[in-house]
This record gives sequence, structure tokens and C-alpha cells, in this order.
Amino acid sequence: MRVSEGSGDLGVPGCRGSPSVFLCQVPPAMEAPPEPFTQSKGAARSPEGARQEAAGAGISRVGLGDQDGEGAGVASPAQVLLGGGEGRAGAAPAGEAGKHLLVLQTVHLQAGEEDEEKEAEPQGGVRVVMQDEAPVVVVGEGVGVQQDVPPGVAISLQDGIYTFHDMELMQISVLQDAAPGKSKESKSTEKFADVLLIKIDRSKEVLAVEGKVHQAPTAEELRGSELPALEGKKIQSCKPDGGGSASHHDYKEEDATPSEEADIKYTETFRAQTNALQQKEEKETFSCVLCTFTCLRMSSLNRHMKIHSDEKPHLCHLCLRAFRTVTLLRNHMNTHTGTRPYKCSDCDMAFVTSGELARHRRYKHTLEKPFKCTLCKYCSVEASKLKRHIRSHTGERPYHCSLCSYASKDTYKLKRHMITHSGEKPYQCYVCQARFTQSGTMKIHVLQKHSENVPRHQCPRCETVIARKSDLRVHLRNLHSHLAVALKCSYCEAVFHERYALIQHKKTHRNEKKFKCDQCSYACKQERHLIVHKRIHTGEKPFICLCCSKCFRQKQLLTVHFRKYHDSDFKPTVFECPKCGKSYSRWSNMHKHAETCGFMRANTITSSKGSKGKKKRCRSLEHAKQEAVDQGSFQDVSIMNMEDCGTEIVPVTYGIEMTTPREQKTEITCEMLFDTMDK
DNA sequence: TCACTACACGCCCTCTGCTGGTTGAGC
DNA sequence: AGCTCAACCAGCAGAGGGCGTGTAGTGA
Repeated sequence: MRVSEGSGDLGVPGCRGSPSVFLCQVPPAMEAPPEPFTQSKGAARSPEGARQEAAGAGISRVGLGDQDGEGAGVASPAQVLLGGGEGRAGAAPAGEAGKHLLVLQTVHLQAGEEDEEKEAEPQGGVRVVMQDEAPVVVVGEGVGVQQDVPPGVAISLQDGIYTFHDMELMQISVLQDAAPGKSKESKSTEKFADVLLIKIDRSKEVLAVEGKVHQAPTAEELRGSELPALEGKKIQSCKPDGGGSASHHDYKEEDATPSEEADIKYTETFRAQTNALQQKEEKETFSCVLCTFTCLRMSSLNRHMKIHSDEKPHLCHLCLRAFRTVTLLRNHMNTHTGTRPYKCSDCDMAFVTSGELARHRRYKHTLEKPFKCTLCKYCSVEASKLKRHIRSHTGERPYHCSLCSYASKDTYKLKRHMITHSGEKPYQCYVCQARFTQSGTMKIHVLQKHSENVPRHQCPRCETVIARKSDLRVHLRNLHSHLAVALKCSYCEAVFHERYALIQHKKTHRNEKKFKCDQCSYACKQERHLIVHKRIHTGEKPFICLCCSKCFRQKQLLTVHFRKYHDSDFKPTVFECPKCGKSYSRWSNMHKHAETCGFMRANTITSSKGSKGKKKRCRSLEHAKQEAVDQGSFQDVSIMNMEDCGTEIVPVTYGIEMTTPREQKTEITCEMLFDTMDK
């Protein structure tokens, strides 16, 4: 919504020279096509513009009025003024060219000056109409503008500023940005062909339109042929209800039919004017007809009216950005020059305005937080922050995602959320070029992956050190939280209410051979191993070879037997002496032979690498075991059936350093099986 | 009219914490 | 080989801090 201010004369005592003409550029509707949810920082945006941007980005605002500090403000002029842009026949295409300038201008004329004034009329400017002696409002169509001028312009008579009594003459014309000045020629020639005359008899509250008299409150006339453009227009009051709530407008906008809109609009027009006049007379206050603003000074109102105008006469010669006031321009110029006259006495910060400095000091130094939450201990420097905080109590989520059910409490979170739909990863690690969706995520990545001083978080309950604090919290929750239902140890009767304690306790059972044979010294960790062992004492051999009826205590033994004696495809590994070529079924036997044969010593054959190295260790172990047997120190060898997946053999003592448990299991098992077979 | 001040709005940032997928060790 | 589980890791949202900028009140 661009609203520009023109110049003119209200014809009201004391108002000469004050703003009285408003160019109201009506946006071609709030139906901008959806765009990615992006907003450039620093872009000058009106609240309405921000709303439209958000809407265009798939962001819808739910809720009434501006209840936060981050949402749209009060109903903007684009909402409160008549929305005549989109409905005009032959209107320019959507976009800037489609916007219309609605010009209200007043002039003081004397009878007989009409022609002269017309000659002096600036392009698109003042028209003069004098009709009898009565005050006349001329609703004219600016030259080159379509016929269906929104008659709602009549409402823009500045209630509170000038009245029907005071007003001598007013022209309301509509211009188009795209063709701002067609018209001097046509104006001069067409005379009043494009001018709609409205005679106002204030005492009777009637309108005389083109000579026809209408009862003022009757909207039917407004919708009639006299004011054709009103019909179908989206009409919103520029004077909200007494409470100033935008909800009132929203309701009317959404619920009112065109005819009702006309009624509403027309009625509100008169009410606004009347109320403003009464207010002025009684309280000496000044009210804006375009919004709820009131003030005690005319100058304040004049200044305020600039926000409804698009005029920004103060131009930055460096970047051509325009500003409404000299102060704003001066502040802006400071951004070019780097001038920050307000320096903080407690730090190096400096600011363009004193207000910024004061706020900075509250944030950083005085820590003054005057805005306190009544529901918790939160307090803030700024009221808007308190408003935002209160949403965490109320759960209000005014900003809805148009693509999913998510709704956020403020615009930034919604904007951040929209990235999840676009798949965008705006943040890139400068080291490994990995991309991330949020800056914080990238920061943690850099810290954990590329930083020398990687932070570590020590668990206060155990020795665990975890890289991320959040994961430490998960660790505490999973392992150190108190459990209502006690956890029982699977090895003993101990119970624990903390998972970590149970895990630590179970470690005490590691390598614990609690299953002991009552007939010998055998002990093992698992009961099933003891069951197999006891077959040694009972003589039970449940696994029978179907070929030769030989019986075995373990399935593995039967399997090896079958392969060796009954499987023609079975090719047993043969270990030959490198010196004399004598064959052995076991490497250990071959190795023992080789020593006596004079080929090499046992400890010299352990020079291979890789997988051979693994084999080597196995061989060495077997060799050591064999030595232990030979020396009589190999007292007990337990053979336990591991179902059909192998056997586990636990040497009681080998008198040497053991290899890894896994290697022990597999390699020793093979050798011991051969031993068993040989037996 | 200007200047100062207070206030409001909006944007961006950080910190924080939860969640779910991945990975590797242990069994 | 397959399962379990704890640590790792990125994604994502909640909450709040800080500041730029525009507007309103008011005195000079």
C-alpha cells in the first residue's frame, strides 16, 4: 500500500497548507502468487507489505489484530481503505502498474473562477466545480481513468479536520500510476464529462448525486447507477470500531455481502466524520480517518498522516533510498558514513540513536528488565519480548504453515520451518563443505569435527565422556535414571533401580564359572556346557553315526567323524613336513616332527603376516598347548558342545600368553576336535 | 519544525533440547 | 551372522537476546 500525500487546502480555518490530499495506491489485491519464504533484511516494508510477503510465501496469519510484537500491525491502510484496485475495468495488470492512485483534493474557489482554475490546474490536479451555493463534493474520475471510480472515496473527507460545513469544494479524482498524466488535454476539453457531482445537504444527511437526492444512510443508492463502482468492491472501513481492533474489520471483510459492505462503508463514513467532528469539538483531539490514531496536536496528526502517504521526499543521494522525515534520512546517512554518535561508556558499542544506546545499556550493562511476566519469573528489556514470551504460556501459535500442520509463535520460526519444505541447506561448513539446515547445527559440526578443543562432557554419575551435552542427557536418562521397577541380574539375585548399576554388576559375572561339576573340577559359565560335560561321567553318547553306529557325546564330534570316514568328498587338511614330506593330520604333530627332523624351531615359524599371522598365533597356541601336555602341566581340557556352530574349549592353563578369546575359540576347537577324534 | 525519547515491530542470531537414523562394540 | 545398545550425529523446533528501524508523544 503506497499512500502519497499531495498538497491542497482544506478550506478549514487553520488547516491551510496542511496535508489534505492523499494519493492512495491500492494494491491490486492481496493475491500475490506464492513465493519462497524469503525476506531480505533491511528491505523497507510496511506492515501490509510484510503481511503480503508472508502470505505470498505460504504463510498465513491466524488471529486477530496485532497481538504480538512480531506480527502484522494494525490494519493497514490497504485494508481499511476501499479496495478499488482490482475491480476496475481495464485496470492495469497485477503489479505496480495495476495500482491506482486515489486522489482527494480540495480547492477554494469562488463562483466564476471555474474556468480560470481549470486552466491553471496542474496535471491530474485540482478541478473546480461550483454548484449553486451549496457545498459540493465532486467525485470525479481522473482523466484517463476508467468510469467505475470507487465512490467510496467520499469517505475520505477528513473528518475531524474539515467538515462539510467548512468544506467549500472538494474534488476526488482517481489516477493511475501507469498513466499519470494523460490528461491535461482531455481535461480541458472534456470539462465535467467525467465528474460526478455529489451535493451534500448536511442538515438532512442527504446526498445529491448528479442532481438526484438520496438519503445519506441508504446504501442502495451507493450501489445504484449513480455510484456504480461501489458495487462489488471490497470495502473496508478505514475507521475501525471503537476498540480499534482489527478483528472488526476482518469480520466485516469476510462476512459482509457486497450490499452489506456498502451499508457498512457508507454508514461508517458518516459516523466517522460525525464522531471525529464531535471529538474535535469536545476534546480538542485530532483523529485520523484512515486509522484509529488520535492525538492532541494538529501537527502530530499531520505527521501521522505521512504514514498513510507514500511520499518520501527526503532522498539519500548515495543510495537513492527515500525517507519520510529528515531525521530518518539523517539516521540513514549515518549508516553510510559510519557515524554512530551515541557511544556506550561501558563498552565499545556505538549507535545511531540514543534510543538504541539506552536499550543496549539495558541489555548489556544495567540489566534493567522492566517488563515482567505475571506467570513466571521471566522479565525482559522490551515489551515485545514479553508479548512473545507470554505465548509460551498461552500456547498461541498465530503463524501457520501453508504446507503442513505446523504453526509457530513467531514469524522467524515459521520462516525457519519453511526451509524444511524447500530442502534448502543454507549453511555450509568451511572445512568439509558439508551443508546444514541451521547455523547452530553447522556450528556444532565444526566444533566437533574440525576443532582442536573438542568439548567433552563428563557424566557426573560414571566415567563416560560424551561429546554432546544433549547426548549426555540421553545417557543420564537411559542409564542413570531411577527405575520404579527394579532390574534383576540374570546371573544372581541382585536387583537394581538404575540400569547403569546393573550393567556394572553384570561385569562382575564376566568369566565367572558358576556352573561346577560335582564329580570333577570342571566349571563353566553356561549351564548347557555343564550338561554336555556331565556326559563324560554318565557315559551318555546321544549322537549316533548312521553309517557305523559309532556314538558321540557331541554333535560336532559326530559331524567330524562322518566327514572323515563316510564322506567321500571330504578332503582333510594334510600338514607335510617341509624337509622330509611326511604327512600329518594335525599341524601340531607335523610341527613337533619338524623340530626333531631338524627343519626349524617352533618359534621360528611365526613370521608370516595377515591372515597367516592369525593362523600363526593359532599354531603357536597349539604348540604351546602341546608343550604343556608334554610337560604334564596341561591338566584339564574342557570340550563343550556349542550346538552345531562349533565348540568352545577352555584350557585351564597353558602357561603362555593367550590370544584373543575369539581366536582361541575357533582355532583351539579344531585342534582339540582332532585330538578327540584321535582318541 | 525539530529533536529527543519511548515504544513497537521485525529480523536475525544463539543457546538449548528433543528426536530419530547411523555406527560400532559386545554378546 | 544377527541382535542389542550406547554413543554419535544431523535435523528440527522452543525460547530468548540483541539490534535496526519506524512511529508517536512531547518539549523547546
